[in-house]
Amino acid sequence: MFIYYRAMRVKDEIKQEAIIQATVDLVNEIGFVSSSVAKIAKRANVSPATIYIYYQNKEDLLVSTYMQIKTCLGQALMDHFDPSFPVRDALMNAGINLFNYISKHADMFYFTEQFANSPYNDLVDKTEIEQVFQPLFDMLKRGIKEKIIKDVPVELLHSHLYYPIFNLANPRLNPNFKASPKDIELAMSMAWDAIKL
Amino acid sequence: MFIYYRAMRVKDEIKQEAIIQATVDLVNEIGFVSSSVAKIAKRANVSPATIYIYYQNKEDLLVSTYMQIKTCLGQALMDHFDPSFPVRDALMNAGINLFNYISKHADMFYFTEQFANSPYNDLVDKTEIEQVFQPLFDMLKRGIKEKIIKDVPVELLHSHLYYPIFNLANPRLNPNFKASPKDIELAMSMAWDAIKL
Amino acid sequence: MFIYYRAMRVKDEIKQEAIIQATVDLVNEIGFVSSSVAKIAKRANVSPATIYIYYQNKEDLLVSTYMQIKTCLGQALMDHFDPSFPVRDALMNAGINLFNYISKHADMFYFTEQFANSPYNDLVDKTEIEQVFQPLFDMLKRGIKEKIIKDVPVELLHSHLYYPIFNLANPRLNPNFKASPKDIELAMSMAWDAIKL
Amino acid sequence: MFIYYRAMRVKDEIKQEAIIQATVDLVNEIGFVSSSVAKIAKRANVSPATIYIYYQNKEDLLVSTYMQIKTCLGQALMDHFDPSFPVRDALMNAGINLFNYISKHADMFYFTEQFANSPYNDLVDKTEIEQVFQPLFDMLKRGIKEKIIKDVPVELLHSHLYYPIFNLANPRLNPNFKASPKDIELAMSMAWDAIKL
DNA sequence: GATGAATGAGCCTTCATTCAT
DNA sequence: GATGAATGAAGGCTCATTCAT
Repeated sequence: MFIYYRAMRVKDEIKQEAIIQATVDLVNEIGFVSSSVAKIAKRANVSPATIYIYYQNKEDLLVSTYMQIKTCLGQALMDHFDPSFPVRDALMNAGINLFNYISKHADMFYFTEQFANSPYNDLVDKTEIEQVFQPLFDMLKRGIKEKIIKDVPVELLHSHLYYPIFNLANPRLNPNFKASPKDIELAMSMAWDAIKL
Repeated sequence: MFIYYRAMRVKDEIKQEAIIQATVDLVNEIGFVSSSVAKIAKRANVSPATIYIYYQNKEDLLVSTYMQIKTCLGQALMDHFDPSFPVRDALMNAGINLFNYISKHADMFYFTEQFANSPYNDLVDKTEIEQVFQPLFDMLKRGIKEKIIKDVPVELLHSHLYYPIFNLANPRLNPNFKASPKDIELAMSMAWDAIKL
Repeated sequence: MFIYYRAMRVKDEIKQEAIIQATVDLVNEIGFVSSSVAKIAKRANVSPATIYIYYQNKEDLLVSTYMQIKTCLGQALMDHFDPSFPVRDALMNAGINLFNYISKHADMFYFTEQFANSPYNDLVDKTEIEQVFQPLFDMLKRGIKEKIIKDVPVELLHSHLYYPIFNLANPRLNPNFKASPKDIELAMSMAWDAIKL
Repeated sequence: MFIYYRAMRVKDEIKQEAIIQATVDLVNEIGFVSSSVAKIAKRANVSPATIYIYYQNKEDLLVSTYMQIKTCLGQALMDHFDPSFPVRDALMNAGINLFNYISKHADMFYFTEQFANSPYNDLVDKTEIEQVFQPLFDMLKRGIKEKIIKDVPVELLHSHLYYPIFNLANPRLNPNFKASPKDIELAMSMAWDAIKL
């Protein structure tokens, strides 16, 4: 009996994982516009009705998938983070983490980029995601106070620190450029030049 | 010419302009996913069938609209460009132009951001657009040769130079930040720090 | 001035002829279901609106075209008809005429077959067409009275006399059979065996 | 089997039958041109989308319906067929069967006549249908060998044997003639006169 | 929990026809 | 007379979602 239930649960998780992967893959291939629930179900080898067991509706499926990926990315970004590190080292470390995550999960990252630039993005509670990054933001503020970093609105710091990497890593925006680890180190070094005082 | 007009009715430029504006507005409001041809037509005070006089199909409507905007933006960006300018001045000038265009045509810019991150982007001939920016690219190369700018792949230069501005100006990505001209000057100055040697 | 008007009329007739031919060809190629006024107009190198100068509406275009062809066929059928001929000779002559017309105007015949088996057929005044065949019907009646032809309902005579030829000549129903003049003579001879007493 | 039914809903044969009947009826009443999927669905008391569960598209619906009827007709035609029968008896038997089928299923027959003369006919695999008639064709060949039937191309035999009946039974082509069983016997007798040596 | 059948609403597109020139 | 622009209605088909099993 016990084994029976364990077998059931394992099966369920595999099914949900299949749905998420199918969603990401299909949206990457044909976009939100063409990705219907029926197509996602078929790709995941699942009945359309089954999707509605795991998610309330299509919107919930997409937003939940996005949130899950974004949370993973946030955690990956903070890997090995130590508030006692020098500011530059901590930021560089996060940049490397970001690049590594994108390299390993290109499909997931690609999905989030399309999502974040679509109206679906308006549905997510951004505070929840930003919480993960709070230690990083705090470090930036510390850098300002210590006169290491330019005293400008934080949005300017963010946009110069990590968005160039997002841009570089996005095959849609840079189809002919395949960033190497060395490129990323270069990019992070440039980003530091941008924000440092 | 006179006879020509007598013989037939002529396409109405005002009508076409209304279709383009309706497309941009609606896509900005409810996204590609929800922007049906019928809704666009209604917004433009036009019959759905009329849209198919001006465009081959929905895809053509969206792609053509994007191309038109992107071409305008490219031309605006190059305003007052002078190849004999110092590299920094030329790049800063383009940055200011970019910001001005975005400020004046926020709706158009907003549309292109969603478009560029959707699969529709895969349908456009990027070489056509990039041609407009060629003088800017040449100037970057000149800067490298003159040892003013870092000798790194051009993609790194691009992504640090203008992508932060795109990010800052995008209300979807920075809903609570309204960039002032001074912020942009700051941002461009930071971008310069990033790429300068 | 006179020449001017003649030139105009010639031009008009050519245009109308082009419309008819385009209608027949298109209906043969893609059927009634897919033959839109716009497509017919394009095939005839004419504006859709022009068709409405010559015909009241689409139905009128199709029915008129049918009537015109059927009238031609009727006249061709009666060629060299002489009521003083022996019954068999007269009927055989009509059969040959029928075959010759079909051979020369395969497209027109093909059109009428599809038309006659579609609901458009319900719109035509059959008495008008049958009038042309009246002398032939009279001859059949004469044959019955003279005890040369079986005394059965005329519909049976008709269906045995000419419908086999219609069937043989229809490439849709006999795609692999190309009737030769000799085949038709054979077929007419068989038809005569069917109706003769 | 029991588990199968528990696990899912099953296609409803009654529903499919209703769709077929609605298709036949509507096409008979208003023709292929006017018979839209929406109208057929409404007639069958079914959603338009439901039709696409049973058929791939409209074309498939029409062609499948035709094939089903034609197969039924073929089987009915061969009822009581015995290759050891005298040639004439066998052919007459088939003619009677044909007439009986048409009388009982006038709507189905009427549908096939319009279908066979439309471009939809070009989509069907005729060999599949003709297989059913093969024994009849063999018998005709036997009749030729035994010098009972005229030695002419089989197409001539076919067109004289059964096409007149098709014509007689078609209310579109003979709106004022209602064939009685006796008429059919007469017609078959005439057909025999046409093909017999 | 899981399924495939079932659906009304809506999709993109084309229709037959009319309008202004 | 002749045209291409313009249109509301309708075309075939797919959608997100629910139902019965």
